[in-house]
Amino acid sequence: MVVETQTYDPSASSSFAVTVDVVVLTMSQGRLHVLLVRRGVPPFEGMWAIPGGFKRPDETLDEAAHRELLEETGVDGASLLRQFGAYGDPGRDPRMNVVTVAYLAVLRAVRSLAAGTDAAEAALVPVARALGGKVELAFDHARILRDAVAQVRVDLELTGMATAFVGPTFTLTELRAVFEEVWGVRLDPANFRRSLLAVSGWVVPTGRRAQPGASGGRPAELYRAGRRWRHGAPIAARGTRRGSG
Amino acid sequence: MVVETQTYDPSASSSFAVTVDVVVLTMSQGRLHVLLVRRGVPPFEGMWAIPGGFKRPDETLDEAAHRELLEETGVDGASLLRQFGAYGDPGRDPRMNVVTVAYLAVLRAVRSLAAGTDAAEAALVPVARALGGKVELAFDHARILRDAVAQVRVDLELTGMATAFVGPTFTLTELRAVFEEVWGVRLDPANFRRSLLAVSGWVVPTGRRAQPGASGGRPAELYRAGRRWRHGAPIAARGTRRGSG
DNA sequence: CCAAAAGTGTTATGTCTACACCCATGA
DNA sequence: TCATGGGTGTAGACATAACACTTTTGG
Repeated sequence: MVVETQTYDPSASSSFAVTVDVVVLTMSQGRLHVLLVRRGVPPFEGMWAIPGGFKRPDETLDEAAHRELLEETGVDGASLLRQFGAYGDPGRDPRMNVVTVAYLAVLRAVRSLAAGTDAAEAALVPVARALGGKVELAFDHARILRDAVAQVRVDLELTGMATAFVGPTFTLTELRAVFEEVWGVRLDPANFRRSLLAVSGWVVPTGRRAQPGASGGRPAELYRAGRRWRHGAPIAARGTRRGSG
Repeated sequence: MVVETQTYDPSASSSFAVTVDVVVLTMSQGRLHVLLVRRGVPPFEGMWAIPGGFKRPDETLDEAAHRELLEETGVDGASLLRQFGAYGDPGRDPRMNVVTVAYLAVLRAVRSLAAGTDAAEAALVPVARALGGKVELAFDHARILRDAVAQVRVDLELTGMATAFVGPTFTLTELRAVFEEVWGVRLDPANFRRSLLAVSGWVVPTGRRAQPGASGGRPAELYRAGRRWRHGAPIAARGTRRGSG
C-alpha cells in the first residue's frame, strides 16, 4: 500500500484553468427555463452554452459564482446559489485543460432578464427543449444541465428551494405549480395546502389576497417564505407521476 | 447587463493546481471511521490530512479519484465513489492556487488497511474524534470532512449507500448498525426488518446463516445487496433521535 | 434451564389520498 | 346565476411505532 502524503510538489502538478458555470433556472409561463448564452467565438461558435467565467485566485468559488450571476442577470445578494458538481474530463475544452465548478441559481422570472438583453446573445430556453436534442449545447453543457435539473428535483424535496422560484409573496397555487413542473407530477391542491400548513414555519400568511384571474375565482391568500426553508421537507416526492415531465 | 460569452482567453485566466481528495469512510467497532494520513512535509507538517493527489490532464476527475483510492487503500473497481464538493478558497494552500474536488468513498472495514500500514503515516480515526476538535486537520480538511459526513447522512436515505459499509453478505443487524451510527438514531429491529423486506429488491436472502456470537442467540440470516440500491429509500430518516451521535 | 439475539404478530396511532363539498369572485 | 378557482371536511387506505411473543442458539 502506497501512502502518498499530499506534497503539492509543483513538478508533479499540471496547471488547469478553473471556471465557474452557473445554471440559472426560472419558471416562465409555467415551464422550467434555463438561461443560455450564444457563443460568439470558436470553439462551438454559434452554439448555446451555460454562462460562466474564470475563477480568480483572490475569490472563493462561491464568490466567483455570485459574481458571474450578477454579471449575467444583474441579480445580487442572497439569491439561492448552490454548488452541485465539478467537471474536468480531458478534452472537454479543445484548447486547454479546464476544470469547471457548476452552480445552480434559482430565480423568480426576471423580465429584465429576457427584455434587457439582445435575444441573439442570451435567452431563456425551456429546459425540455434544451435537453430534448433540439438545441445543441457547447462543451459538456448538456450533461451539466441534466445534472442541474436532477439536483433541483432532489433539493425541492430536501430544502426550501421552491420559494426561490416565486416572488417574495405568492399563492399556494403558484408554489404548487413549481413542484408539479419540476417533478412532473400532479398534486392535489387540498392536500398540498395541508402539507405546507401542517408544520408551522414553512409558509407564513401575509393577510393579503391575490387578484383573481380574468375568469374569476376566489382570491387566493398570499404567503411569504417562512424561517425554516432549510433543512427538512414540506412535502414528499412520492406523488402520482404525470404523463410527461 | 453584461453578457459574457465563455471565451477561455488565456490572458483572462489564472492557472490552478487541481487535486482530488478522497474521504474514505468505514465502520470499525461499530463506529464511523475516516482514513487519514499524517503529513511528512510542510505546510501542516505532522498534522493529519485527507488523502489525495493531483489530477492529471489525461484522466477524468472520477478516474483520478479511483486512482487515489487504489493507491491509498489497494481497493479497486466498483467501490462506491461519489463526488460531493469542490473547494477553492484563496489561501487554502499557502503555497499556490489549489482547487480540490472532494470524493466520498465508502468501504467495508478492510483489515489490511490499518494492518498493512505504518501507523505513524496512515490511520483509521473515529469521525467523532476527527471532528471533535481533538485532532487538528491540515488545510480546510475539517470542513471537507464535515461536508462528507453530511453527504453520507443524506445518501444513506436517498441511495443504497448503506450496503457499501458491510461485506458482500451481511445480517440485517449489521446493516441496521450502519444506519444507527450514521444517523445517530436507535431503530427498532423488528420494524427495520420489515422496512427492508417490504419492498423486494433491497436485500436478497442467501439462505445461509451467520454464526451467533459467543453469548449465544439465534443465528441471523445472511443477505446480499439487491439490484435496486439506487435510487429510492429503503427506510426514512425520521427515526427517533438518540442522545448522541 | 437461562440468557441472548433473531424473527413474527398485533395493535394503536399517524399520515396520505381521493374526492365531495363550501366559499368568494368576475362576467 | 353561472363558471372558475380557492379552501375545508372526511373516510378509507396505507405506513409507522411500540412492544409482546416465539424461535434458536451458547453456556
